Parts: sequence; structure tokens; C-alpha cells
Amino acid sequence: MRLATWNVNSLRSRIDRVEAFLQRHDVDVLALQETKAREEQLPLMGLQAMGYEVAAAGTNQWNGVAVISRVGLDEVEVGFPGQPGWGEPAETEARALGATCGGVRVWSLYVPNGRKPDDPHYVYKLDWLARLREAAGAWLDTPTALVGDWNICPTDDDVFDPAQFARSTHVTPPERVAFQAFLDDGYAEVTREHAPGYTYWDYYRQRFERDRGLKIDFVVASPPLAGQVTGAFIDREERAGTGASDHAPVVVDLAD
DNA sequence: ATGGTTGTGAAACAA
Repeated sequence: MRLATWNVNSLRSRIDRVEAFLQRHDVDVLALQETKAREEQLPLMGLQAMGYEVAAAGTNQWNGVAVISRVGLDEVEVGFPGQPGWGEPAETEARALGATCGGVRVWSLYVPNGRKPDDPHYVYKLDWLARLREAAGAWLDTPTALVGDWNICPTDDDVFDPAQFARSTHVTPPERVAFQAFLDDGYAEVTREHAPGYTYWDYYRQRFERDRGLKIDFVVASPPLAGQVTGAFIDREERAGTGASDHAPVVVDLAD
């Protein structure tokens, strides 16, 4: 099974790229973040014609997550127990969607950005991660993939210029501790060894052309799933050219 | 410290 995750930065504006990406790499399951659309706004006919089922959540213009699968899409769940809302009803804030696809529980995650270390949103980010960890502890014994935009650079190697990010989110010790906690519990980040390099580059200052990016998109796998990983890659070409998302897709191959 | 770009939806606001 081939599983991918991609912060698409608007599904409607990039539906053609999504369909081409699925075909180009023969992807079975795709987790999307920043879909930026209500479910009823999404153009799904093309995906359905290609044999995919779609589950989407989120109704505001900034967040939204989805899972697209051609190997089954069952037990869809939005959010996780204890997930706090943020200034609006929980359904509009949707940052987590779980679905069972081909025997794997796939969670498409859009971890809160945090904005600034002194912003209340940063506290919300850490709280959200703590509650996710609490829920994820119960999923360790089943094939589970926590995939998506974690908005954390776990090491300095994951930042093009650590000095420039010294007072920014994504690199602070509490965020890194929060990420490491999943690994301490038994989860494994399975893309890094096969697919080094950044997954996100800001639109401005020609960050992509100069490869000044961040590695913030990860596949965090439970032990039964981690043992099935045979390879991974970052589709950097998808980030090139005009009309690209600011994130590149990350693809993981799993043995049957 | 600031500014640079993109998306949504039609002015900010988030990233």
C-alpha cells in the first residue's frame, strides 16, 4: 500500500494537481491538510471517477483535513477525545480526521501553527499535542499512522537557518519535547531515513529555488505499522513551478 | 526588526 500526506493549501484551487499526483505515483491513500473548504464545496467527481472515496472535515478558510482512499474508507472520525476547540465550534476547527483504509488507521493531522511563542495559539498548540498523545497511546498496538503537517522541526537540521528561527515557533524546546514524546511512547517517524530534506518552503524570497525550507511534514507510525515500511520519498517536483502548494507531498510505501 | 507571497473571499487574516 502506498500512503501519502500533503498540506495542499486549498484543495479546490489544486484539485487538478491532486488528481495528477495520485496518478503519477499510483497512490492508494492520501491525507490532506489545509483543504480550506467545506465538504459541500469540494469537487470530488474527478476523484470518485478515479475510484477514490473521500472524507473531509473543517469548514473555515484556514484549516480543514481530508483522507482520500481507494482501498476502503471506514470508521471516519473527526477529532479525537479531549480535543479542545479554539474560539469557534469544534467542527469548524477540524484539524484531525481518522479513517481506516486497507487495514491501517490513518490520521490526517494539521497541528496548530502556534503563530508566536507568546501567542495564546502557541499554548493551544502544546495543549492540542498533549491531548493527541493521550489519545494516541491507546492506538500503539494497531497499525496506526499519524500523518500530516506537524508544524514542528524536531532537530536543527530541519531548519534552513536555525539562528533566524531562534525566537520563532516550530523549534522551541517545548514543541520538540512534545514531538519526542510520541517517539518515547513507541511511535517511530518513518520517512526521515528514506527521505531526508525539507517538505515546506515559504512562497516568498524564492525559498524553494534556494532550498531554504523546513522539514515539518511527518509520518509517525505505531510499531506494527513501522515494521511494514519499505521506503519513502518527498515529491519535490510537485513544489516547483507556478501554482504549487508551499508544501511538497511525502510518500511512504508499506508492505502488505 | 521588517518584509516578502499565497489563499479565501471580497477586508482582513492566517500561514
